[in-house]
This record gives sequence, C-alpha cells and structure tokens, in this order.
Amino acid sequence: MPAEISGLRMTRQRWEVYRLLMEQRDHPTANDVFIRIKDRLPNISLATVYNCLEALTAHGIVRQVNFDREPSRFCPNHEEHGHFHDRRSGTIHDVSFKPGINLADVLDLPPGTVITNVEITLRGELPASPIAH
Amino acid sequence: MPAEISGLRMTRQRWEVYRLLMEQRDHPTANDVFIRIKDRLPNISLATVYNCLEALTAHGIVRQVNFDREPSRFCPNHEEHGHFHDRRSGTIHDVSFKPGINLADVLDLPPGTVITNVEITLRGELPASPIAH
DNA sequence: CCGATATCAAGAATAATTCTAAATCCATTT
DNA sequence: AAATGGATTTAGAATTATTCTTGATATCGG
Ligand SMILES: [Mn+2]
Ligand SMILES: [Mn+2]
Ligand SMILES: [Zn+2]
Ligand SMILES: [Zn+2]
Repeated sequence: MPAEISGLRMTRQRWEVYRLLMEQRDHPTANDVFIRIKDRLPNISLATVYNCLEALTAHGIVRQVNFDREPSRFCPNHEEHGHFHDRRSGTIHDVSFKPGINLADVLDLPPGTVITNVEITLRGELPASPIAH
Repeated sequence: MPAEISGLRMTRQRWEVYRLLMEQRDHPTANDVFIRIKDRLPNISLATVYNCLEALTAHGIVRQVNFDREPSRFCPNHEEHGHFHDRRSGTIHDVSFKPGINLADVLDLPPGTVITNVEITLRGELPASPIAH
C-alpha cells in the first residue's frame, strides 16, 4: 500500500476502497462498495465507506457520478468521459467524445465562459450483442 | 385555464404550478415553487407541489433537472438543451448546441445504440457582464 | 514513549422526496 | 339536481441516501 495517492494519506480502509473501484469498474454505489469490501475489511462501517469515497473524490482520485436522484456511483476513470446507462442490462458504460471533439466547441456559450466541470449522462439501449442472437 | 395540456387534466394547482414555471424561468426547486405559489394558492401543500411537478414531468410538459445531489429543479423549455450553473451568480442557464451539431455524432458509441435521454450539466463562470465593471 | 492530529466506528440527525389515509373535488350517470 | 365513483389534494408520517456527532483508535513527528 502506498503511503499516499495524490496527496491523500492512504489508510487501510481508503486503500481497499480504492482497489475495489479499480478492480470492479462497474460504477458501484457506496452501499455496493460496503457489501463487496466486507471480505477484506469485515469491521468497516458504512460511514467509513462514505468517508473514504468523499476523501478519494475530494482529491480527484475517483469521480462521483450521479444519475437523477439515484444513489451516487463512483468511477476511477480519469479521462474526460460521460456515462451511458443501458436500460436493457442496467449497466453503466463510460462514453468518450470522438477524437478531436471538444465540448466547448459544440456548445453555444457566451465567449469567455469558463467551464470547470462537465457531466454528461445518457440513457438508452446498446445494440444487442452480435454473439447472443 | 385549459381543460388539459398534453393529455394531462388541468387542475387549479397544476395550472398555477405550470404558469409559475413558464413565467419565472429560473429553474426553481419544488420548495421554491411552494413558496412562490402561496400568493395565488395559500392553502396548497408541499406534497401537492411535488405531485403537480411529477404529473407535469411525466407528461413531458416540464423537465426535471438535477445537479449532483442538490434538490431537483424544473424547467419548461422543450428544446434539447443542457444547463450551465454559474458559480459567480448561482444562476442556471439553458445551453444549446451550436446549429447543426448532433450529440450522437460527437460521442463514441457503438453503432446501433439508441439514445432515449440526454442530460448535460456544466459548472463554471460566465464572463463578467460588459455593463457591470 | 508522548502529545498532537487524523481517522474510524456506531448511531443519531438531516433533508429531499415519497407514501398513507382521509377529505374534497369533479365529471358523468341517474 | 342528487348520487356515484374515480381522481386529486392535504397533512403528516415514513423512507432513505447522506452527513454529522462523539468517543475510541490509529498514526505521526519528536
Ligand atoms: Mn447498486
Ligand atoms: Mn432554490
Ligand atoms: Zn465512468
Ligand atoms: Zn432548462
């Protein structure tokens, strides 16, 4: 376990939360993390999971992702990306811009506007897998 | 008051909520609506405001807009648009795509993906008004 | 080891929203 | 017009994700 990541002191709990997010990149909720992490940290509390996720988020190590009023989800992908929620499977997928596309270029904003944060969420259906028929 | 809008039967309460959203297009929360509407409907309950907003949303008459975990806001603008939250003033502004731009064209999605819903939210700072100095 | 500081854990508190149940409204039928 | 039945409204309770409080524990520098 590293002593720190991006200036955030690592503790056993923070490290295990971080590892879990890196290993299972399916955008779990705090409660999902709490349930999954019990194997490794049987005594961790849900409040601590929230604390760890907040600390990781505040230091830019993970991203908090919100879909409407649903519980927040967490994502360790640092690239600029949006999220596609597939209604068929319930899964959430990272979505990038096509190469060369810049969000500020396609939006009609007053010149001089500073964008500090962007969130793009999509819902819909991915095409049926070509393997399943 | 029309008998119905988009198939939703109008009641006094729904109509006043709808009018308020059309007249003050600053993306109020349910509680904002509750406070503002008391002039016209002194006996309306907050639950009814929520009921009305839900009915109007379910019928596509208004849109529910979410910023992170903040209270939902409501918007009567039917154009496809995103929302820019100006940190300086706290105000929320509708943002459109530049003419001819289609979101599906700039995102890297598997061919055949069906997008049913898009939400774009931005935070940042609008340029200082040229009038104020 | 010592004292200072940070973190953790358990449970209480918060706050937006939804639910429940009873009253009221309202369109339609007698 | 009166009766009926379903929709709507209301007040308050309930829900639930999240945050807060507080005391216990761990960690750091010296
Ligand atoms: Mn989940
Ligand atoms: Mn407000
Ligand atoms: Zn992601
Ligand atoms: Zn809007």
